[in-house]
Amino acid sequence: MLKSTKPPFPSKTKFSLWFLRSFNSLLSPGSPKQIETHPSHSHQYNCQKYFLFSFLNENPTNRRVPKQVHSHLLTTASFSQSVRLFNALLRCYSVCENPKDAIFLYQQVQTFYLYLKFDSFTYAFLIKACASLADLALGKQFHGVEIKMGFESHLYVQTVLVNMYVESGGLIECKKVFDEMPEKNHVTWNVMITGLAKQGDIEIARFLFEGMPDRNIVSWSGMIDGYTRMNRHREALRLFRRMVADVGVDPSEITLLAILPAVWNIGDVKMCQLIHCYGLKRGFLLSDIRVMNSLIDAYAKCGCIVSASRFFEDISMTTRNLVSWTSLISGFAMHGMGKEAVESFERMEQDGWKPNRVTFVCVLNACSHGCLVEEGLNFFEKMVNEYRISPDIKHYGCLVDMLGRAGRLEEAEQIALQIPCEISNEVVWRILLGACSFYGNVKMGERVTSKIMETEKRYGGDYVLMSNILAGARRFADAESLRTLMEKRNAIKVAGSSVT
DNA sequence: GTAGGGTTAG
Repeated sequence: MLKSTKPPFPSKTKFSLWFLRSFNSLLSPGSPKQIETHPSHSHQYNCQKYFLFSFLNENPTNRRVPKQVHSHLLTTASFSQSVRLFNALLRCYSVCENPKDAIFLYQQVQTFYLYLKFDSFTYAFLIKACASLADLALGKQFHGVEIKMGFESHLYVQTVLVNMYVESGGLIECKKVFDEMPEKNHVTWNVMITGLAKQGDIEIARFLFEGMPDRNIVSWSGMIDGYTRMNRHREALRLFRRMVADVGVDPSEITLLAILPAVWNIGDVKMCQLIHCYGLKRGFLLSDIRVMNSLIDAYAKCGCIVSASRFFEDISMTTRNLVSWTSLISGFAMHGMGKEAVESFERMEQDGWKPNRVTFVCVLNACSHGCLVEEGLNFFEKMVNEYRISPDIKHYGCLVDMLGRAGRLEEAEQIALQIPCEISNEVVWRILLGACSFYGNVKMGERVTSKIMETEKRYGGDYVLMSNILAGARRFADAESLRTLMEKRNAIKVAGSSVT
């Protein structure tokens, strides 16, 4: 008899699927009843449980792992023996790409294992799955069940419930649960604040933020992120300065990710450099590829493509990922550097990266801004035939823009007409209208304008462009009447402005 | 166990 019940598996060991299969075959002859009743099997059973537990916890996002464990538990009828293992599996499903599996698992186990007693963890993970699904109706059902099971005042269950309601848009319910919680902690407050900020209820979020007992870095970052999402960049920067200078809170990597869009929207290169230095000092630039990628993007959007590209080259080959390459290509695209973008794309492929749909939007955009029409058409063809990516509206937009800029208006119009109507929008026609304006094509301009007006009548820019086309063709009366129509329809054209 | 996350046509 073995004295120790502690299984001989180190917790941090990585287990392969192959190993699990071997383990399964090792254990499968014994039914769970046998395992339980035979003392000689108890150590083996504990090992198995421990192994499955580590396997789930160490591969939380691997799609095959929970399925494998799930089928193992079903075939050996092991669910009845451990609610902890069941919860671990439920947690895995709730964070995986199909959280519906968590609900299916619950239903399955509820039907066949009536004696399994669910605990607070079970309901927390189920409600989390509803939040990921943004399924308010389902979430409400579990709210009812959870109350019935006596978790109405449970801090963790209620916190995850607040999160579910705020993320699924149930603002009234979310406020009710939050207000009625007998005990709240910083996570509860942050769930509420970051959730409201994400939903655009920034004023209420700010009110809670100012009134909360102790703000931590998550609260600050959530508020800053809320302001940048709402395009209130100066307020985001004000809050960031208050956090750093007045309160003395150290930004985290997430704070940097939240503040960088505000920095490049304002075009503050100095601030960009400051954040770069801070990231180096704190070690975020070594540890978090997301911060590095966001910095490549921010430098490029602040107009410093040289800094962006230099920064990219400084990232080691092993650290760079597809997003780093895509950010670089996107930077070259917005600077009209088509050749460099194409070269980067080729280097990326040589390094073994498989471009995704975003990469193709960026490289097509680069071809369009760099007047590389043939290359662009080749990329489009490559995307569809080699990488089997079905083009979305942005890819078509780039194509229309590319042909339009090159003066190949008829071809551009043909592409625009061929776009499946389920995905087509007025933006693609607006791009073509810009090209018609540049090349003074009145007839196509009129055709395109009427296409746009089918769906969007209140975008002032369209009237301005078309009236400019008409004026260019000396049809001043028509141009004038279009301007009058624009005013009558209350269409607004915001005047452009520059940061410098 | 519960909270914040990078690249995308005009």
